[in-house]
Order: sequence, then structure tokens, then C-alpha cells
Amino acid sequence: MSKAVPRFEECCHPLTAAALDEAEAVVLAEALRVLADPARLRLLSLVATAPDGEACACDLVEPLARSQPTISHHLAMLVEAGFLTREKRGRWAWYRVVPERLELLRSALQPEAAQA
Amino acid sequence: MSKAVPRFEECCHPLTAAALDEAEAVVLAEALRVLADPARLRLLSLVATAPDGEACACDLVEPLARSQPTISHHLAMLVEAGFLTREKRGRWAWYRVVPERLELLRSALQPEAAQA
DNA sequence: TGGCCATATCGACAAATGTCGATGTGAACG
DNA sequence: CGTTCACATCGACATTTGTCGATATGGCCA
Repeated sequence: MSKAVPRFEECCHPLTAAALDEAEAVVLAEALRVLADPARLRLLSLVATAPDGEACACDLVEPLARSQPTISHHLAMLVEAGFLTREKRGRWAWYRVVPERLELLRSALQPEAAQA
Repeated sequence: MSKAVPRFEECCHPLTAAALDEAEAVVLAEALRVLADPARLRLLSLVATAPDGEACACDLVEPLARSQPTISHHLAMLVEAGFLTREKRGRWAWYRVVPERLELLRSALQPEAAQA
């Protein structure tokens, strides 16, 4: 489940510009799959709307109504996929969204996108 | 796997505007999950780039390198989720993309989206 | 009408995934 | 130091999912 080099640029060849080959489709699908889960969408949403744009993992377990290991697992997936960054301060882990990563995905869904 | 009323409007509350509740997250995740597969992304891409914006199912099996039932299954999912429309003409089934549906999804990933 | 063709549906199965409880790790604090 | 706390990792398990071959459906044509 871990990649040496997350190839984000390859991720988002626009769907409607040219037919995707299998390799491109796999990379894009992996990115979308990370978002295609209610728990991870809510985590992303919670972090995005948190004061100062960052949220502590300790504040994310309760609202999700899932166990702490499960939350930790989902956060790790979001970080590995580049949608979140993690900064450990003392005993706590703080998360921030990476807007550029979301924008990259959006560009793949864009009609007639000029990926230049 | 079939819904009486596909609630597309509920689908795409912007992630970064307000924290998603579980129900909203489930709907959005379902939409993303449909796209989070290489075969379905390639189908969408093939239809989008086809001449006159429509493609016959008969031309989609070979490039995908999967069996005919598998292609049919993925096309059905894309239609049910609203990303494609199907029109049966004679013995053939013709598919078209629904750009508004993709745009709806894009709006959910939009930072600071004004969903008004 | 009978056969062929394109597509959809069915049933099955291996692989992937979300979830949990138990446990490991490492920082802070008395 | 030993304890506590926040978080990550591990191992397990039930469910979901992508895929296939076999078969059903329904239009077209000789």
C-alpha cells in the first residue's frame, strides 16, 4: 500500500481530452479511490474547516464515530495520497489539507482541460 | 445497488465549505467510488472522446481488454450514477457522457465553493 | 419463422477493503 | 524512572467488488 514515488502529475490527465490508457487510468483511479470513502471525506472536510486550517487527530475520532485505529488508518491513507500533511508536535499529530492536490484531481474531471 | 431516486444534488456539498455529516459523505463517496476504477474511467474517457460524442458498446470491449459482461456491468454502473446516458438503437447501445454530472462532482472538490 | 448478433443478467469466486481489539512506540510529566 | 497519554501498527474478520463463463433477451435479416 506504500509507493516509493507518488506520481501525482501522472494522476490527472483530463478524462475528456484524450482516451486514457490503462496505466493512466490506474493512477487516477487510485487517487479517486482514496476519496471514495465516507470516513475519509469527512476527515478531509473536518480538517479543511478547522480553525487555522489544521486539526489534531485527537479531535477527529469522536465526530467520526469510529475507533481510534480506524481513524489513524484513514488519515495515513490521506497523507500517503497527498491530500493531507501530518506534523507531529509533542504527543499530538496535526493535519492540514493540500489544496493543490485536490485541484489536481479536479483538473482530471474538467471538460476540455488545458493541462499544459 | 439500485436507487429509486438518485439524489445528485445532495451529492456534492463542497468539502471545504462546511464539515460533511455522515449522510452527505456517503452520497458523495458513492459517486466517487463509481469513478474510482480504471475500467470505468477508461470507458468514460473513450465515450467522451468518441466522434460526435457518442460511442457504441460494441467498440468499447476490445480496447478495455475485458470480457463483454464486465464492460456491460461497468457501463450500467456509470449510467445508474448519472455519468453516462444509454440510448438503444436497433441492436446497438449508444452511450453519451453527461458533463453536468462531472461538473457536479468537481464542485464538491472545489475550495470555498459557493454552492448557492 | 429460424437463426444470428449485440447486449444484459446470473451465479460464482478470488482479491481488496473497512472495521475492530490488542499491542507497540515514543513523548511528556510527576 | 515509571506512568500516562496520543498515536501507529498488527492480526483478524465480514463485506464488498471486479472479473469471468454461462445463459437469457430481444432486434434484425434471410
